[in-house]
Amino acid sequence: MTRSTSKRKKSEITREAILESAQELFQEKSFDQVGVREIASRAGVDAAMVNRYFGSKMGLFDELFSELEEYDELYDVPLSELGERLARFVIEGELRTRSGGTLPVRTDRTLMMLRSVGCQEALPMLREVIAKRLTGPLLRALSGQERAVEKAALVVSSCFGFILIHKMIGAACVMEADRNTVKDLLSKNLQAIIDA
Amino acid sequence: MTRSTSKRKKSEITREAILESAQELFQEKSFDQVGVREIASRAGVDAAMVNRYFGSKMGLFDELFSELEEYDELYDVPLSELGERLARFVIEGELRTRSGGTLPVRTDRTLMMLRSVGCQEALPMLREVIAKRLTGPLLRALSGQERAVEKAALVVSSCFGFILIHKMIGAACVMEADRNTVKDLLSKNLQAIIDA
DNA sequence: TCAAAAAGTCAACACCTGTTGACTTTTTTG
DNA sequence: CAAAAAAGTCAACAGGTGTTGACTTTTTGA
Repeated sequence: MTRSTSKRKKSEITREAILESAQELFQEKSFDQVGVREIASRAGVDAAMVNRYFGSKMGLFDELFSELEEYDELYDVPLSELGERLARFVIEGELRTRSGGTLPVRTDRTLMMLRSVGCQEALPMLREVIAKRLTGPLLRALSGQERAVEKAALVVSSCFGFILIHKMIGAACVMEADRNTVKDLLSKNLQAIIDA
Repeated sequence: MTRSTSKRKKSEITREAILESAQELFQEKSFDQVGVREIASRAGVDAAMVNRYFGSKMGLFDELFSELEEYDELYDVPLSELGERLARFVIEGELRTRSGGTLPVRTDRTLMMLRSVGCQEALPMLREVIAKRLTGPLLRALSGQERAVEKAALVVSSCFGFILIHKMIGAACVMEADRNTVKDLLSKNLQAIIDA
């Protein structure tokens, strides 16, 4: 029996090691503050492997955003509960279901988008992902309502703003704020936009 | 009569040319996407002048955020009108007074902070400026209210979020949105947080 | 087992970055 | 006017970047 069936192929292991290492780093720093050598060394491989497997640093970055259909589950809730769900998503970082499990959608991914938003080469792709995975589904959820576009714009910008100021900037007044109070305020605030 | 009294000293001219050029560029791109040579050439001077006048690129960047007391005027309004004022500030980019003039506070400056938020070397300073000029005064304006900290956090994050998604990302659904409708929604939304 | 293919290593390339110090030019001042 | 000080120019440095191609090692398949 060949090794490739019993164990995972070696190439897949390094490929995924690179992906995981890159994901961690791009959640911490922006696209151009993360070096190829840094990604590779954390993955325990040579820097040239990034280009071998993904063509370029940007190719690797693209790959990290290629499958994000997890976001669909984010909006899969009655409109009357969307505000609360989004607030929980934004503040708690992950979503627990009633049955005790967790939904695959996590704020980490959103943070990864936001981190590199100041990077001109990455921005067009990020803009596309945001449209496809975030504003798009939200617009669909709000379809039929008056001022749906404007509401969607505001809901997404409120969520982004909170993640930005909380997880990227770490502004003092957000860090000092009481989590549950903020969640409650944000929840009602988002719902108010939706119901407006 | 010496030239220095009739005309502005030459050194001040280049100094301010550099400041202006830098301000324009840092409003467009993040700290590490703007090069010293780029700043200098737009100002029509040599790159070495940046280090001569400001010590370093970061020294120049600091200088741009050293005097931002304009933001005080932003909050100088009855609490019942603060939502509307902030919405106008965020969306229109500048504030017109009843008498036809414009307040010195402009979103450009806020955008300049946000642009470089992904830059680790610049972040600590930006965090400080945000605390001192934005969340600080807002907290003072809300002082005495219950949940003031949480309200301030939410108001600032909503404003940041909108600037981020509108002026940095340029997300489709925000660009398509009707300006006045958005302003109206945001205005009432911010006010609702304040009045909560 | 042995050759072919895949995977990994290494060093170098070309480019760009902020910064510096020696030099020249301009301006100021006695 | 001439000396001193300020302002500006230039080239180079040291370090870092993503990327590449030649080479070696490992794994695969007949």
